[in-house]
Amino acid sequence: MTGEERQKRIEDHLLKVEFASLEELSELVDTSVSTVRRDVILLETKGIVRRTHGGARLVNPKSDEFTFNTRDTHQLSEKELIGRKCADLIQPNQTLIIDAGTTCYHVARYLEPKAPQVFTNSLPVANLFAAANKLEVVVSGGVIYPRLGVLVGPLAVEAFQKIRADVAIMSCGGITTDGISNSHGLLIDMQRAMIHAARRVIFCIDSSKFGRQSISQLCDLDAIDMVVTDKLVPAEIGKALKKAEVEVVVAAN
Amino acid sequence: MTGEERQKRIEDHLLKVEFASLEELSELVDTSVSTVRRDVILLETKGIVRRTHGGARLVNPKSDEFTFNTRDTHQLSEKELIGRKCADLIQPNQTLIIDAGTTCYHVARYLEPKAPQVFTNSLPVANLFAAANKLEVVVSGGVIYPRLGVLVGPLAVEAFQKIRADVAIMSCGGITTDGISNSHGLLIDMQRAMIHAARRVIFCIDSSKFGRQSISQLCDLDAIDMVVTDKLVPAEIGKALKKAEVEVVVAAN
DNA sequence: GCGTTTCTTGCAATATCTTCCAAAACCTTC
DNA sequence: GAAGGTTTTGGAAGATATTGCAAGAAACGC
Repeated sequence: MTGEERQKRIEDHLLKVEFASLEELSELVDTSVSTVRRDVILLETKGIVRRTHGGARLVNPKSDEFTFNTRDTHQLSEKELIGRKCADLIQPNQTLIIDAGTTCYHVARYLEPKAPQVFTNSLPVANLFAAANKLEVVVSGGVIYPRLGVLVGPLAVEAFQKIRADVAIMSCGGITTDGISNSHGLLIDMQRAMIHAARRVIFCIDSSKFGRQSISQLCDLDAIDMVVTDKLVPAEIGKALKKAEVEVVVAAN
Repeated sequence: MTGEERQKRIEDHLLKVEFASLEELSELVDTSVSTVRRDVILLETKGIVRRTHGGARLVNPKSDEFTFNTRDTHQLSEKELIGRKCADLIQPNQTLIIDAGTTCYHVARYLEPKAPQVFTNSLPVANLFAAANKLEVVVSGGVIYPRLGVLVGPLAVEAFQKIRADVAIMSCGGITTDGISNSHGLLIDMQRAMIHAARRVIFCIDSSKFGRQSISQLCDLDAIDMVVTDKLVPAEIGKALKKAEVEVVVAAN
């Protein structure tokens, strides 16, 4: 087997599994670990994989391109539930604003069949739709906020000030009776512009956010129209939401 | 069996299997390895196969510059060479505009250590930098042009009209004595805005683009400052570039 | 911290490539 | 059909590239 053939097979394997140990790969192509290591170094210079201790990972995995690693596994199934439920609430042909954040990302994953027009400031969401050319996806400009893959800053805010949409699908760092908050000032300006640009504002909030207060205040409960969550809302917050005429949807299995 | 017959059979075989070792091929056509090697060299000069250590691989003609797939291996090593060379030409702390396209993507890959400020309309480039929080990356807004992962449209053009950068690193579909052209009208407006926003314009053009005329004319040779490529430029184009005072850099091993 | 795993580096063994040459096949010309 | 020249072929020698291994360095997990 020639070197290229081996590298091709390694690449193909990684396309399937996204990550593999060198040992595993050396067995796959029936050669020493040294050689596999060299192959992987070569594939790295080509930008196809990224080397890690003990293995190699595909640079551009097909599907979930972005790993919000720290929070990714956290509350995963809840977020998926919320995502599916929220996507159900969207009418076909509505124009959407989709916020960054893992929960919103999961909404986006279930939206594809509905073929709406989508406006987003989230790189992961943009990547999700980049391959499918069925629907029009507009990306706000902005500076990349690295950990989250969000576009922030004046360019992003301006972009949202220029448009109008039927629905904004948002996420946040916390919700209390005082309103909704998020973890970084840079996000706040943009989220306000998003809320302002949408006729209807839906917040996707997993239950771990209830009663939590993040550092920057985003808006009062009055400003929003619906909350999609995975568990019953605590009584106090529920009362405040009712008073603010916010509809609450609980996604259940 | 004549030489041509043999080469035809080698070609046919490679169409099926994509790779083959010389040994394998020599058995197939029942001749010495030396002869097969010569055949493969000939097929390489015709651009049908690519030689590798120990074998031959079919070249895959189905890609053009802007079909974006980082795993695409068409002209890969050339693009890598260009990418590295072009990245070398960038001074630390220069602000950059990076165009979409595979060649520019490879430039971006070698830029990371330089930590400049980067402005791009390419989703793949944005993704590349999204994880590394060393440098500031600004993404132009715009509609995702699906196949390519480029952001296009008014939002993108406006974003580039607002900024100024030291260098623009660009790619294109073709270059002739008449100037530079590209394959999609949507790209043209944006690329013009990019060129206008940069003090210095560098085009990364692999040798397969020489003499090729894409559908939309982008600009005259006067408008650009430097061409980075992988082979010596054909005489006629070279003369035109000299007349337009364009510096030509050839990336070699 | 400390033991373990993995990585890097240098090296020798092996495989392949290049370059050359002589033999064979083929073509031209008479 | 034979002589003389050209092209193609197979192979050999030295150059180059690849491979697997081992020792020390670095990174990781506990």
